[in-house]
Amino acid sequence: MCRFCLNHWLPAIAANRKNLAVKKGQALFNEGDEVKGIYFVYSGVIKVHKRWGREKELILRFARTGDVVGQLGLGDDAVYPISATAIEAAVVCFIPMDFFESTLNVNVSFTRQLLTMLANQLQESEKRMRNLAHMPVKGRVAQALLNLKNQFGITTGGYLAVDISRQDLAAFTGAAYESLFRVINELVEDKLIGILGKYISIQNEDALTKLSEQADG
Amino acid sequence: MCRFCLNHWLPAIAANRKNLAVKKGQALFNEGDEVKGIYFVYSGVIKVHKRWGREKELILRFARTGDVVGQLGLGDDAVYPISATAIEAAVVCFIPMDFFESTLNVNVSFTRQLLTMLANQLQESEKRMRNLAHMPVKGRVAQALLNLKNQFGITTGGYLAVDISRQDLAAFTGAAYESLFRVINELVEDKLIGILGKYISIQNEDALTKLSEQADG
DNA sequence: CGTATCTTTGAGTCATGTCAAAAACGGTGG
DNA sequence: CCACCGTTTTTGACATGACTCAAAGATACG
Repeated sequence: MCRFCLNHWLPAIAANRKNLAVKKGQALFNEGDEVKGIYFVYSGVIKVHKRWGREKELILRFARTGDVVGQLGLGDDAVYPISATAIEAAVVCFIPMDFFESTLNVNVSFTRQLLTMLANQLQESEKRMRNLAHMPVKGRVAQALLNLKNQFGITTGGYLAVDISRQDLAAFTGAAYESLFRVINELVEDKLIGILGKYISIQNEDALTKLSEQADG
Repeated sequence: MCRFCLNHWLPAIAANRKNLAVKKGQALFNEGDEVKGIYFVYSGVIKVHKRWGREKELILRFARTGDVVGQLGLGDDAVYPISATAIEAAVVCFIPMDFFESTLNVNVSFTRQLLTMLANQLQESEKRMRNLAHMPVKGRVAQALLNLKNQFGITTGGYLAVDISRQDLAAFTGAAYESLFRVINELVEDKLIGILGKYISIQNEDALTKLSEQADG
């Protein structure tokens, strides 16, 4: 999907890249910041999020090794519409926008891959939009957990291989902290998931999938 | 934004285009259909929407003269994740996907424009996502009305220049029909908008903008 | 140990969706 | 011009999911 940067892209930009170490909790940029460039994630996990007022946020997606952050800078606006913050210590590679842009003009297949990536992200985004509008919290949590499993995989113990706080999980499902909490409990009671401290395991993926797919039940 | 198809694109595809007349209410395609190609809208209005269960839908965006529909077919999935339906009689130009794809490979600047378009749409989508998660219905309605104004403009009488049903307006807002209805009434009482039959005029754009931007009040 | 942060629980409130029915509207055909 | 029917609008009453607030346990941490 976006791992292309590793094979395709990085060799060409060797001369122009700047590697940055990012601490957990540190921001790459915030919504409203001027667009300076685009980021490739070498290691760690970055959350891409958007705030509402002072206290609320929605996590739009996560970027991990091989993913891109800041691609929205490609739009017409010279300002990031979203924020990017590390939730695990990360190393990212920064490419100034002007260089990135000029490369797009000569590398057709790379541009084409970006296009596919954006189309995929738009699909995902619109799906989640529909879910936020119509799906109850329980289904959204199920969906969120499955997404995390798909993106990060599971440990040998069967737990989601991400170190994500409940706060962030709530922000990712688009629900209040306490709501998420109660739903997690229900899911545990129904044996769809298991918890060990802050870690979550998927016990019954089929049932979760069903929850995340269909109706109001 | 997307009017580029008129200047940029249409000459080149003259040989491969197929014009289709679409009646009001008729679908271009439905979610789940195999991706066959991409559509350019010559005239009329197409709603791009996504269903939830049997009865509910969310309208993702509208496409009018010069806009593209079906660009999500560029993603990895060979199946449309969304539906496209005319809400006003329309004429669209159909381009088979294989031809479209092959053209992308030789026309860099066009691909680049598509990229920008998708980035813009992703921004918009993520903004709406955030709003669905955190903004109350009233603010979302305000936002929806402003969007319609931006996209379709207003008549000399000051009314939104789209012929959109309340049903669709509700689906665009992501709210129940009756909820939309009550909010519209409030907005009329507060003199932010006016209504004449099914048509809506913007009376106080500043106040609407304020509503659509900020907090829970 | 004392302070801070995060988790857990309970209770209350409110916005929004649901359901049902009346009213208004718009056409159609006699 | 009017009676009829289907659709859309309008209203009211109601149910409830989800958010908020607040406080009590836990857990971490210096």
